[in-house]
Amino acid sequence: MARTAGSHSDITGPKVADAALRLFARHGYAAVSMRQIAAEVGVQAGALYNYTPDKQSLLFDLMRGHMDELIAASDAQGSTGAPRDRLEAFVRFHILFHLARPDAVFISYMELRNLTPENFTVIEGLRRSYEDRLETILKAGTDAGVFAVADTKITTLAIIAMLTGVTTWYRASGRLSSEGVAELYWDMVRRAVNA
Amino acid sequence: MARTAGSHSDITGPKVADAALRLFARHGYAAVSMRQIAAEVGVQAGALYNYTPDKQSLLFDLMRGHMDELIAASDAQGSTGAPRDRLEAFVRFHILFHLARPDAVFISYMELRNLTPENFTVIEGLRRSYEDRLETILKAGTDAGVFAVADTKITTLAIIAMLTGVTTWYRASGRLSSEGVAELYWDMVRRAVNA
DNA sequence: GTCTATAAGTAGATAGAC
DNA sequence: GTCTATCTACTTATAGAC
Repeated sequence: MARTAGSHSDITGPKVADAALRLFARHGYAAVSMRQIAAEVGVQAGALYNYTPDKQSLLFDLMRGHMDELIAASDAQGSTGAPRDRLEAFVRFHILFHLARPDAVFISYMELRNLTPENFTVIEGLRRSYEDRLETILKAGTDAGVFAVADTKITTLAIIAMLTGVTTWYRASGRLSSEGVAELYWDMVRRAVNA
Repeated sequence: MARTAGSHSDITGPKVADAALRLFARHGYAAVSMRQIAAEVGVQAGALYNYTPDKQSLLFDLMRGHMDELIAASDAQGSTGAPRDRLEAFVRFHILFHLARPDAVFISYMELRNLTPENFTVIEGLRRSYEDRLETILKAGTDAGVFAVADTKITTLAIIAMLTGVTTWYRASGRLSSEGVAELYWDMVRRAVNA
């Protein structure tokens, strides 16, 4: 199916999302103008509106896409074994997934304030759904007596905050591999929850 | 010493900083205008420039003030006993200090991108100085054989990320007191590092 | 699908009256 | 010290030519 001359929607579309992701992560949503995004893509500002109805949708689509991908990948790798094995799989998955997408992670944690109330509700729901997967593991292990966790909800939030924190300091060029980092964090989590 | 009629610098100055702190925390530095801050204070936009040379200084002064206060308070409470006692004191201090200043904490972690390079360097130095206090404790405990920590630098960052995370979900109206939260987190940290 | 041009509004910061 | 008024530049988003 030949396309109209000058039509580049299948190329420009992803480039717009990529440019927005990179610029939002670097400078923050509010500090980035549509003109900056357009310049990064290599088009004029008006052309962006062929790919997004407005700037807000650009942010929301990036965040929803990231959360959908996170949940789908988490469920795809989900071990069904003992709580301790499921926890280990969760910790390693969370770190590797987040280290591979530093920009999307940064945006998803930093730009919640810049979502409209309706969009915020959607993203919050997805985030909570992801957290529930970890809490379910902690509850199962506590019920089985292999974990000693005083408060599964707070332990869930504490572990996720600790794990996600890797994205603030990790550099691929540093002395540790992603797997090495995951190993260190799994050791800490394991000891913190073991009965 | 009578002041000139209409002079309110000793009242307006702190109100400007308070308004900027609250608005920056709520909406983000880039999304807040000088006119919004002025409206919150109850003056016109031009009057703000009696208290700050520009918007950037407003942000930097808030962040530097927060970091200075954090370091001073940390040193003031610093236990000099055994590593385990010093770690417990650090954990409890960090949580109570941060839960008492949610807006300043939020700004200091979220608005680093909006600092000029020179200002960023200053804040980063203060942050690292604070982190060093925790790493020193972990090293002392590891050398003494009471902690088993594979990598003191990464463990330092992991613990701080976990502890600071409380500010994202804690509500004073919730079921837990600040002290109760500190207790739960200290339990996790203790088990994660104990030999 | 992309361009140029533009509408309509807001930004940070300053000048000068009071 | 605060006000009003203003400068210059930039903002998101749209209209219409090609």
